[in-house]
Amino acid sequence: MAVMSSIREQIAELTRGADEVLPENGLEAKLKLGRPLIVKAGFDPTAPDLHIGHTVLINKMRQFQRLGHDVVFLIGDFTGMIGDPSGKNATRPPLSPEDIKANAETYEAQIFKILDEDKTRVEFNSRWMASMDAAGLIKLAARHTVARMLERDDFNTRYTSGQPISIHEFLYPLVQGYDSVALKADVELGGTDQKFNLLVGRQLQQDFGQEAQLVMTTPLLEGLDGVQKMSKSLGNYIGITEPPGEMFGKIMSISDDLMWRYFEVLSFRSLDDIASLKRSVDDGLNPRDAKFELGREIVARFHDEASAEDAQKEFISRFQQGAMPDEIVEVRLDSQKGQLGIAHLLKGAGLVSSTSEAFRMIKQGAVKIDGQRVDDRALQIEAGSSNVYQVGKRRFARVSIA
RNA sequence: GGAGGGGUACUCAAGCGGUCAACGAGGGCAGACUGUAAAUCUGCUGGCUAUGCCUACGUAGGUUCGAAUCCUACCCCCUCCA
Repeated sequence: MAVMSSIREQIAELTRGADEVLPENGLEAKLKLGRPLIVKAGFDPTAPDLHIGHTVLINKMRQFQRLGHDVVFLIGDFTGMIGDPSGKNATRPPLSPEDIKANAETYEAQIFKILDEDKTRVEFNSRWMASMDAAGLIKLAARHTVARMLERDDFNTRYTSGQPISIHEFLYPLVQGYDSVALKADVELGGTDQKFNLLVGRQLQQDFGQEAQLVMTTPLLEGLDGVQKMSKSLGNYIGITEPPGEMFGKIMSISDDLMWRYFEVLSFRSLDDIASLKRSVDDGLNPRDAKFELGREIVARFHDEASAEDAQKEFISRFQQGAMPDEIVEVRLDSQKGQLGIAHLLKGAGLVSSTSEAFRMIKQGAVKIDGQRVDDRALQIEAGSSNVYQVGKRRFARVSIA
């Protein structure tokens, strides 16, 4: 009986926040095996900078790990040569072994903020794929049909809308599925966008005489814009290695609606706790204050409590009171004939990307020197001066002219 | 292999001989406002030695006073047929 209740508790914890579990009631059977399960999650070696959207999945891995299961962090160095075709159709340049090694190290440094380093197995799928010969690959490819491949949503969309699909892209799901065979995975975790690939793993395992893995998907987190998925390429992400101030600021920039979504999937707070916070806002609490709490929790997770406090204080003084940031980049520039035009100065300090942009910003009233708005685009700054230049609310630099 | 359609700025997408640095939408940035870098409204959104000049509409040539727009070749994508 004690075992049963423990299984029930495990199920409750493990399915919390999961998007889908396939087959639906399969988790109980897996847990009843009474041994540590091999839990696999694959990662693309081309994007080693994790963002908080990825942590939804990594948190799930952590839960399995804490319950004593064997978590495998699989780096798809071989599949990286293919590039997962989901979404974008940009062809990826092949990675060198050095790149892959460096990316893997970056990954490790990041995931071990959440996972227990001693209990995590890190694998590379080139370990078994690199030695597979062409005949082996053909055999593997023979196990799936084109029609079934085209069931995959993004293949289907691209096919019907006339976007190109290269043959090698079909290999991606097959290789990913074969990874499950090689690892004898009991469970595979992935984002909802991975569902098709994860299911191919089930099929291949059965073809190879193994018991099919359980598939568990986690929701894809919406990015800062609240509409598109969080992704590095869209620039709507919060990287987990970002400095506290950045991280906090980005969280503060999300819409009030999105804030509740983030609470739901990123916060370690209980759902009851979040519901009561929401009631407080309905009763008049400033949503900004609720967002402060979310920001502090996230920053503290990837940095520490003190940084989180500082980030909030900095935010308040800077945006609520219009103060300048504590730390301002220092830049020294050379003058031309004893002075320097404002546009060149701003460009030289990296505050704008071109002199044309500088003129535009001045025209829009976005440029300030020591808090004084600049409206003369021909303004010349004398050599020997040192002032704080500002473009918009966020870009600052102290520039001295030599 | 044959026939047809298409490649335009960060993205999508107009333009089809001059008024095009290129309509519109999205995104981004800025200003105002605010409860926050939310929402909303307004403006901007190629570069420069800056009231002018230079570079840009798949690539390379050509026609023309003048080309994103017409012609030729090439590259790439898609559809149908084989």
